[in-house]
Amino acid sequence: MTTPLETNNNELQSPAKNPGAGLTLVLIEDDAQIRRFVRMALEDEHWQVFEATTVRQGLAACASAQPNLVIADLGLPDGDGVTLIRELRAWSPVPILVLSARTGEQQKVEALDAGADDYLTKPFSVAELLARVRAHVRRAAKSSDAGASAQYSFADVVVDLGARTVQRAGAAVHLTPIEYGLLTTLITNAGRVVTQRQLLSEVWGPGYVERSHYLRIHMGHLRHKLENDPAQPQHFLTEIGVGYRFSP
Amino acid sequence: MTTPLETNNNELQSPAKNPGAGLTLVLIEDDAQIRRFVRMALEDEHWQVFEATTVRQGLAACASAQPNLVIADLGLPDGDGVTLIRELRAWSPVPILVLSARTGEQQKVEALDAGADDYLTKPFSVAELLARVRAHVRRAAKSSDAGASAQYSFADVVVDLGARTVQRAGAAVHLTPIEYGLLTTLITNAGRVVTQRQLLSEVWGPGYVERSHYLRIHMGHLRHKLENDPAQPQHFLTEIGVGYRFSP
DNA sequence: TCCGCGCGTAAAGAAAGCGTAAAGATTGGC
DNA sequence: GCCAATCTTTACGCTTTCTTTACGCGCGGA
Repeated sequence: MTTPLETNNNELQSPAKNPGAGLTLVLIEDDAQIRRFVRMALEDEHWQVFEATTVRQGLAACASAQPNLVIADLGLPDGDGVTLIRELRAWSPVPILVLSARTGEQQKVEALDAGADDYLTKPFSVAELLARVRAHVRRAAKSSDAGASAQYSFADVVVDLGARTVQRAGAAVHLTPIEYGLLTTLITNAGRVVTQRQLLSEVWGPGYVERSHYLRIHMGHLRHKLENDPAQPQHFLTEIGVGYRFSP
Repeated sequence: MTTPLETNNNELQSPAKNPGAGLTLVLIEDDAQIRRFVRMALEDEHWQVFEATTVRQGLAACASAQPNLVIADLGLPDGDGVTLIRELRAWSPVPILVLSARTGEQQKVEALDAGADDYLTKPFSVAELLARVRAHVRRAAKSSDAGASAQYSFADVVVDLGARTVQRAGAAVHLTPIEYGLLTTLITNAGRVVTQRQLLSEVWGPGYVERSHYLRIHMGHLRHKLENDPAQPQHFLTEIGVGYRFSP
């Protein structure tokens, strides 16, 4: 957002009271126990927490939720954590706090230089985690960024993930929430196949993984808005029986 | 691997080159050995380092040197480190990195909540310290370029953020506090979508993020005061299901 | 060849979201 | 205590969006 960091007006914010109130956070962690633990602690401070268990899920969640902070484990099943940081940094200035079981200093330096803002080694104290989260939010609130965010473009289409806008041939294109969700999920996984279940779970929610007919309809709408020849798509490709793939 | 996203205008993107070039730093530490060690490492990265061994010296050095970063030990001879942080925070937003021999989480939480940005426990790795310093500088550089002019105008409307006044076609327009809050939040995020939660949290307060019907009513009032045809707004645009966006 | 499966499209019906008006409730000034 | 300004609540009609339903096409296997 970004990203939409909290802007000024700090005089009426009492940070000790509700540090996370109104703010959203993406928690990327594959260990269910830690996830539950951290989530509960954060919700106590009134954060709205979105969870993800893989790098891909995490990036997609960040694109759609536009969080105010990201907490990411480095040891995820589907990829290197440093890659996650780099990809996220390519389009979002959101503060990133890294959790990791690895204590090696090389690992820490690498993550911080890749763009992370903080690094906490497991096992960690929840109180310390919360204090560090508060510190980052406090600083982010001050900077009140609102600078131009990076854009992702293909063909004659420009997608601004920070501003949540889409242009085609210079003209603004209006996308519904579902269409935009599909778009961001696909382009944050550019080149890879995203399964139907994954798309449905990401855009509609975990309870909709069986409704694959939704995808046919809304992918059709998305193609009509962004493809030159929707009947023969060049970028939003169907992988029959599996899912869809975005090709730049 | 996947997304060739364009990274935007961050000129000092390469952290390996000269991270501290042209920047000054105040190091407050009473242990001569650590002081020497840290100083040498920082000077290798081209920081200009000012040293201090007491709270009083430290505060004086910060006042005169106006550093870009402060590294402070908590166990100083002439006073509590947390007090140092508080006093410094009273007049400076400079990033503060705390060094401490105390590992207790209570100590950490206290320092962070007092205004510190980071906390490193002795003994620490110099490489990690430098990486954390780079991370803070990187973030500080991003937020500092957000210089906003106190006046903003669009169409026949002039908004003076400093004086908190709004004119339209030369005539003063009276806005209620809520209307003015919506206006400033939207124009400081001009061009980007501001989510409903964000607007509610910013203008009403963190506890109101669910009351989206407030937005419909007061955005309507704002449009009546500032739009030519409030029924077909040109600047205060609705993003259905998401939020609102100001377009200049 | 015929059938079933998966996909794409169209159009309807249902639901959600938005804008407006007007009536209470609250606040602060006099 | 009263008044005026402001905010909150409630209600209703309208638009947008999502879901449902139906049908056509291409392809591979029996």
